[in-house]
Amino acid sequence: MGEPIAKYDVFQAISDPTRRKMLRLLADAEMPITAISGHFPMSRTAVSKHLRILSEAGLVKERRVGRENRFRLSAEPLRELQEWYSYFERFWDNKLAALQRYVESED
Amino acid sequence: MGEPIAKYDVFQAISDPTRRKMLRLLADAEMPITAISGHFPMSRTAVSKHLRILSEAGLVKERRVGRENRFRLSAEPLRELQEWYSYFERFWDNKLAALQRYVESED
DNA sequence: TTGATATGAAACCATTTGGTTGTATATAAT
DNA sequence: ATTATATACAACCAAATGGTTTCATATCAA
Repeated sequence: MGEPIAKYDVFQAISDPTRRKMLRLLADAEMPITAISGHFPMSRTAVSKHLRILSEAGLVKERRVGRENRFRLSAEPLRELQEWYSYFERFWDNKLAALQRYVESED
Repeated sequence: MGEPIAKYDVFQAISDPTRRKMLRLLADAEMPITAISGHFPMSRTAVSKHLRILSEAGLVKERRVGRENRFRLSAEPLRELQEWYSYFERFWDNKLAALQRYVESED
């Protein structure tokens, strides 16, 4: 059959400030859970759960290296976010954004 | 003092699919709660609660007209979403978006 | 004035969310 | 072989979320 229905979509995944910070953190470096955990005032388990949610939304990829589980950003699903809000851009008269979409949509 | 701390931010407000649909609905017309309610398979009270959340996030404005409470979109807070998202645009090599930000940031 | 309409507000409920601690297991280092 | 490290997994918990129903109140229409 098709794709398994993902429990978490992008909108839900980024609704939590901790997870938004995680995405920023993982944008520039691949990191194992313990290292990531050092950046947040919560247990490693809690961090792990957030990463699981981000993973289900496709926003991070994991790779097993020895006993470590290294995570890195996978930004592509964020495009859905852009698609959604682009509908509203006309309300702040963003001419250049409109132009950009127009130019890039001709394929 | 400054602004009262808003309970709901934009990210949380749009994390719910019902609320995202509401914003679309209110983009083109100002509507009272009962009319809005007709578009969703839930009680008027539930709709009202969603509108309250959108209101706290600044995404809708309400105006009392007689016994009606009319809502309309207030898209401006979505800029925050755009700002956040723009950080990640470099990951899909979006030259035009970069150009756009560059041009629009010179004020 | 009497009734219908539009909304607000309170109480309640099940599920989800974001966190915890404790235990188990695989891998790496001494 | 033993110990330390990195993670997973299960159980638990309080608070938030998304919904309901019931009742009160303000306004409009006949």
